[in-house]
Amino acid sequence: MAHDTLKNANKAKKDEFYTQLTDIEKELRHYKDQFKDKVVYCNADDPFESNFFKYFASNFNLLGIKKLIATSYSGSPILGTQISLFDIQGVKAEKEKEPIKIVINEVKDYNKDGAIDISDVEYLLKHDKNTAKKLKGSGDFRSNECVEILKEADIVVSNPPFSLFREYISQLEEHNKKFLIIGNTNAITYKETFALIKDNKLRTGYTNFNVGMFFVVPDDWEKYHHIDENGNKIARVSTSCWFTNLQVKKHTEDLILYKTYIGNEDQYPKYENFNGIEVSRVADIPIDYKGFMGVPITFIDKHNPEQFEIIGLGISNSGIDIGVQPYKPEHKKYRKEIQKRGAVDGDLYIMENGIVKVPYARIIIKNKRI
DNA sequence: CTCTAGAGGTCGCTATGCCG
DNA sequence: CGGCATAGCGACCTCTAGAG
Repeated sequence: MAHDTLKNANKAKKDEFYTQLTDIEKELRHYKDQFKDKVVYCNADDPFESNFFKYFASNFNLLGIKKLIATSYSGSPILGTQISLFDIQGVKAEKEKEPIKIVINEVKDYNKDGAIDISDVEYLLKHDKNTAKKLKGSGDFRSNECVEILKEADIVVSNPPFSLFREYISQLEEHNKKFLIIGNTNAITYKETFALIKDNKLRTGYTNFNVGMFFVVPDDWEKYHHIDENGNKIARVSTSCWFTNLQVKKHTEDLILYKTYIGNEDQYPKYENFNGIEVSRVADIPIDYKGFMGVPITFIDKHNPEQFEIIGLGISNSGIDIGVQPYKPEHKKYRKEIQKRGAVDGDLYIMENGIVKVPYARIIIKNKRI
């Protein structure tokens, strides 16, 4: 038990990634109409540091949201000079880091400076002690009190710890909530996540998927990309993207295809152990191939369910049986070598110039239009 | 108009540590 | 000790602004 706690603490340390306001703005501007009259809940983060809270508090009236709720988590670290800290009435907040719940029902010109903005939210937090309240527990998204708040919410927006992504998303599914969250692009290949994408219950957001995102990390972080104008360490996480079950326009638009299979058959090797062709770049998906095609996971970012049907994943442990065969007897001798590279029996493979090649995780798709 | 450097974007792949 | 998943990394391609 004590061992478990230690392990978890160690794991949690790697989850100290704080989303930058510009990244939140870049993504959220596409969903404006979907937030009207909604109860928005930002959890698994910390209102003292959170740019999510800051974003929704600043744009409360612009988005026309009904209510904003944010809870903090006691495990969250203090990031030095980071972001705007509010002096909150009735809560020993900043230094003690007590887990709290903030509820904003409306934003008016409380400080009578002639404008309605974030300073009015600060004023509210300073002068109205009903705005922020201590939580009983740690503020963990799995705790009873946080689940009760979740029930009241319409849309959850957050950057949950990647290590808890599975648990986090299954909780949102279980409670049938709308959400817009940041996750690891590799999560596409998680069994549970993939099943949701396949059923069109989950899709990626607007922010470019391949570049990754830049997060504020603690001062003692060694692997950082640069230091910003406020002295914050910024790290690049190339495998991060937004996941949502809100509407995303690009996923209703066709991916433009221009290559043909007929005449270029040699560029599309057939898998040795599956009845389909290998398409190693999304841009090379042929316009005229009727059967199964294996494409890189980056395809998911451009997927329109009206255009393509997702059949499954080309890895053996995807949870969906698409009929991938074991190694052919004559290729068994390459097995050890392949396994060294992380592949196992049941993963797709091709032969290239007499050499066994196992592509990175592939999404198996089929064109619906032909 | 051509060339090129740098930024932007795409995607393959492997070292690492956990877990059973 | 092998299976397995991964809050990275880097090679390489593409685009574009600006110089000549």
